[in-house]
Amino acid sequence: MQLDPNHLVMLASVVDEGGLTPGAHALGKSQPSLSRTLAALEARLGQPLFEKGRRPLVPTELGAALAAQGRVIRQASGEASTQADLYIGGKTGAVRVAGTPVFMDAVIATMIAGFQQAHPNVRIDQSYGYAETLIRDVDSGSLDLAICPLPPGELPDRVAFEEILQGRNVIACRMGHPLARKRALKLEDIAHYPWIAPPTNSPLYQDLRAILQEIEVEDVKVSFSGGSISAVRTVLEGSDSLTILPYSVLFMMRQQKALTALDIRIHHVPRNLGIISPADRPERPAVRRFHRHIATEFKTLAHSISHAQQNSLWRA
Amino acid sequence: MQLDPNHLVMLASVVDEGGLTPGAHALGKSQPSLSRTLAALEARLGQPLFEKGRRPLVPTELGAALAAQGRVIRQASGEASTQADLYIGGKTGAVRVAGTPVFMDAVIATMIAGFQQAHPNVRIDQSYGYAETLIRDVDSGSLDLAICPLPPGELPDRVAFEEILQGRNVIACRMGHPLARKRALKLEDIAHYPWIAPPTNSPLYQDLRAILQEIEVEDVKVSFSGGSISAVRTVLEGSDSLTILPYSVLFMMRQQKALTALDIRIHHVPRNLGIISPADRPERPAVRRFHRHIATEFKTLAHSISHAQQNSLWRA
DNA sequence: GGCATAATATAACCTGATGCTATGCAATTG
DNA sequence: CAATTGCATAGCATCAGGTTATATTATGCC
Repeated sequence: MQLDPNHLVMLASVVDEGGLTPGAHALGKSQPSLSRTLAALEARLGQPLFEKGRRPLVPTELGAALAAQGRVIRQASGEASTQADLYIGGKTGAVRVAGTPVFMDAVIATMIAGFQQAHPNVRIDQSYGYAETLIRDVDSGSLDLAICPLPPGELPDRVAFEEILQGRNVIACRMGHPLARKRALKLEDIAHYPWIAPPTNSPLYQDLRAILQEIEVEDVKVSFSGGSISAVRTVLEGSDSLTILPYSVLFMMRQQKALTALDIRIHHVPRNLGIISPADRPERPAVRRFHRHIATEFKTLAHSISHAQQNSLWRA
Repeated sequence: MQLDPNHLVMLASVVDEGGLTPGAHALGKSQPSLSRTLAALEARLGQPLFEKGRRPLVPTELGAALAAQGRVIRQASGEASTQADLYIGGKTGAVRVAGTPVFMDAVIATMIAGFQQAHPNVRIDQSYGYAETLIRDVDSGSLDLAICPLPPGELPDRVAFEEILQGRNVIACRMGHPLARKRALKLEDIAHYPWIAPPTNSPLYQDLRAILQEIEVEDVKVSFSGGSISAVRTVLEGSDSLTILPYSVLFMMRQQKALTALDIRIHHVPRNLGIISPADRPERPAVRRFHRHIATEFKTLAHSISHAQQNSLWRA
């Protein structure tokens, strides 16, 4: 005997509310509707669901048994409803985000932490990658968002690119570095210190090569290479090495007072940090929420940076 | 967002079967039906349930989450279906049956055991009572069936009474009783033995009084009274007491070879054992099954009794 | 690449379930 | 016994959801 889940829910409502009228009210339907439907159900079953001729309506054994299943269905249905509402509201779901390692670890991780605070049930699946693969993965749909620097001219086809921060690199060293307090450094001042090189496939590495070429340092000593920002920072703090870092990354670490930037102008990097997202496909609610969060956080960050620069607390 | 349980079941079916066509087949519906319904659901949600433009159909996060609830609903619905089938088939449910203590314990209990064997999920709620209250309780609906002896003429109003066994009482004693092997007993033979009396409110007690009056025994010694059949039997077995018992009760105990009947004619009891059931109200399936079981068992019993008598294995 | 194949989406139609209001009828209560 | 409350029934309207036929779209193979 095939039974309609809706009928079972109606039955459960009537049993639980203690009558057709309150039961109908609880379901937002009319009393005759329930009466007819349950009468039809009784006819189908060939068995009464309620004791006949009694007026606080009392369910039969069968009625009680079926009502129990109706409750399960009502519960599951309600669960589905709230799940859907949460999902649509972006309170649940997964976000697959990737970016260049240094930015992800030094900048985005903090923003993710803030997002998790407000949306603990959104799962963030983070991974690392560089521009080419990021664009491909966003385009193919295996990635929801990507954060990476791109040359201003080279706006990628088929995906959207939203600039969020001007690219600017600085030469970083530990706070107590011999060069840290010197003003208007010369090229020869930095020539003698060892360098920490980013992974060779990273854009930063290209920037480093460009800078070294610019300051005409040929035989650079590379003391460490290939590490994450965490490893780089640890090595920087414990030595007199220099490295190249995005200014924003250094800015995010300003609270720790461990690293600083050298007072030397280096060539402007023709690269702007931005968010890559699918151009055609609409974002899932959780992705949209996360996207917005990242975007506003970066706006705040950009504002902080320019504010800090105006106050000369930090030098260019 | 209110969701229709049926839609969730459809979704679950499509997800589990791996496509609209097999999903529709599993539900016994057509493919366009599912397609349209799920498309409408997606429109309501504003979110896709399946990844677009992929074929093997793969559910989205939301689709998978809702399908999980759909599975719960399908499960509960199926559970309700089998529950209903079992109930209608009389394989489940409760039977409220009562009867006079001696018959219930000595005769009906055995039949209940046999019934439980075949219907382990039917709950038997047994109680004790005598004719008046039994009839009242069956009529009021607080009892499904009652088994008790009634005088042939006094067919009760408003309830059905189905005769199942001719009433006939005998005087019972232990197998090795001094009178057990004697033939054609006289009244004076039994006058000296103590008696076990049934509860004073039982019909058997009236029968006992009638018999004693018949055989003109006035100053009867009652050595024990008010006990259940089990207690009576124990006392009978351990003494030379006599008592009055329905022949069928004694017959049911014949295997144990503990008790026997005296070879003495006593007045025929104007009382037939029968099943009392509601006249108007239809019986619930489990009750109907139990009723039939009892009835056929009694037919068998009646047959056995007459067969045994013909073979003279037992004397009248 | 393009065709063959298989599965899904759409169209058009129709039936029946289910919503409503109005009202009759039965059970409970004072 | 009358009043009240609540369930059952009737009649009507609507639309969700079933069908078949057909267009459209992925996918796999040559």
